[in-house]
Amino acid sequence: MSSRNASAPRPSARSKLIDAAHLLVRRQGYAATSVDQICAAAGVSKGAFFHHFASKEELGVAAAEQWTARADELIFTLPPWVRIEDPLERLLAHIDFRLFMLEGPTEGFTCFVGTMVQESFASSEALRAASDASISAYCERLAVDIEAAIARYGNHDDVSAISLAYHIQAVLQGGFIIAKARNSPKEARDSVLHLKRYIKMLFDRGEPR
Amino acid sequence: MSSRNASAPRPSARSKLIDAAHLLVRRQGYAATSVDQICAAAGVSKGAFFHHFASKEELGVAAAEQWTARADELIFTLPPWVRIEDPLERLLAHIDFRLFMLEGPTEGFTCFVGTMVQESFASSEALRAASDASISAYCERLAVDIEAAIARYGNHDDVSAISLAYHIQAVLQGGFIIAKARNSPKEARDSVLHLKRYIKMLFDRGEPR
DNA sequence: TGACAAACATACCGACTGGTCGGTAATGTT
DNA sequence: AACATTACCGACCAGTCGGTATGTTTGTCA
Repeated sequence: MSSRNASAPRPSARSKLIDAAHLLVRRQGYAATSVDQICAAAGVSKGAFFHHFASKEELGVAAAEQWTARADELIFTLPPWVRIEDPLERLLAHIDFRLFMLEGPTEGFTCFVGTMVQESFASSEALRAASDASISAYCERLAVDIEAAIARYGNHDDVSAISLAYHIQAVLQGGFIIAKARNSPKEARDSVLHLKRYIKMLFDRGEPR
Repeated sequence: MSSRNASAPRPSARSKLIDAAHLLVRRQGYAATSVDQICAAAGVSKGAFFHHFASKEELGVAAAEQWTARADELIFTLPPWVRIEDPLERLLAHIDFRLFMLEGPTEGFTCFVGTMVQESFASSEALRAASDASISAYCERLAVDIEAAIARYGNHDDVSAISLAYHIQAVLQGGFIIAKARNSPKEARDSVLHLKRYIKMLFDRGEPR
C-alpha cells in the first residue's frame, strides 16, 4: 500500500531516510527534527528527500507504516517464544520480552509513533491516523492471543481482550514517558511488573515460581 | 523557589504567558509552539516575554513548576474526597477522579509535563529535570496515601507504595497517548478501569457494589 | 550506442525562528 | 522633586525552516 512495488530494488535513499527519521524523532520528537537533519543522518541530499516524499508529513506517515511492519516482525514473528502453545504463557512471555526491552539508553526502547502522535494529534490528521493505525494494529494482534487465553482459562472479571491489549499498550507508552522523565528505565520496568502481576491475577493464577 | 516573592502583585504578563504555554504545548507540543505564538495567545509583547524569561527553555521550566502547583491543588487539595478517612477508599476515589477527568476534548485532560518531556528529555536537561520533578512530586504525594492503605490493609504481594504510584502515573500518561492516537478517550478510560481493578485485587477486596 | 525516465544533487526561496536592543511608561523610594 | 527600578514595547537580526526549481548522474531497454 505504501510503496509502488513490493520489493525495493535498492535499499537506498527511501529506507535510509525512514531509518533516520525513526532514530531522530525518537530522540528529539517530530517537530524538533528538521528535514535537513534527517537528510544529513541518512547521508542523502534534500532533493532526494523530496523525490521520495512530497512533504515531511508524508515521510512521517511512511515511517509509521514501516514502524508497524518492524514491530510486527520484531515482536510477533521472529522471537522463538511466539510459538509457545499455551496462549497465557505466550502472553506472559510477551510481557517478559517487553520488560527485557526496557534496558539500555532511553532512545533504544521508546516508540516512534507514540512520540509522534503526542505532538501531532491536533495539527495533522494524517500523522494521527497513521500513528493510530500502528498502535491499533499492535493491540489487535495482541488481542488475538489474549482472546485465546480467555477462551482457555476464563478470567476474573469479564474483561474484553481488546481493552486489555490497549491497557498493556498504555502501560508501555506511559512507561516510556516515565523513563524519559526519570532518565532511567527503573520505574518503567517496575510498572510493567505491576502489569504482569495484574494479568496473572486476572487469569486466577498465583505468583510464579 | 520559582518566583522571587510569594505573592504575585499583578497576575499579569508572566502568569498569562505560562497559561498560554500550558494551553499551546498541550495541543501542539513544545518544539512546535513558538515564542511568538505564546505571546499572541497571552496578549503580550515579545519584549515582555524576554523580560520575564531569559529563554523559551526557562519558560518551560517555570511552566512545569506552575503545573506541579496547579495539579497539587486540583487533585490533592481542593476536591472533597481528599478528606475521606480510609486511605484505600481515598486512593480509589483518586482513581475515579482521574477517570472522571478523561472526558471531553483531548486537550482538556492531557499532561503538560508529559508532553514536554517526551520531546526534550535528550535535548534539554533543564526541561527533563523540571518535568521529572513535577511527575515525581505527584507520585510521591500519591505514595503517602498508598503507604497508609498498605499499612491498614496489607497487600497481595509486597509491592512498594512508590512503585505503585509510578505505575498509576504510567497508566495515565499512556492513556493520554492512546487517547490522542484514537482521537477518543474510550480506550484510556478502559485502561484506568483495568488499573482500578488491579488496585482492588492488590488489596484483596472483591469486586465493588 | 542512443533515448528516456527514474534517482539523486545543488542552489535557492520566502516565511518564520529564537533572541536582542534601544527606548518608554509606570511605580516606588527618598 | 529627583532618582532608581521594574515592566513592557516593537523593530530588528542572523540563522533556520519546509519546500521548490533545475541540473546531473544512473539504470534500462531498444
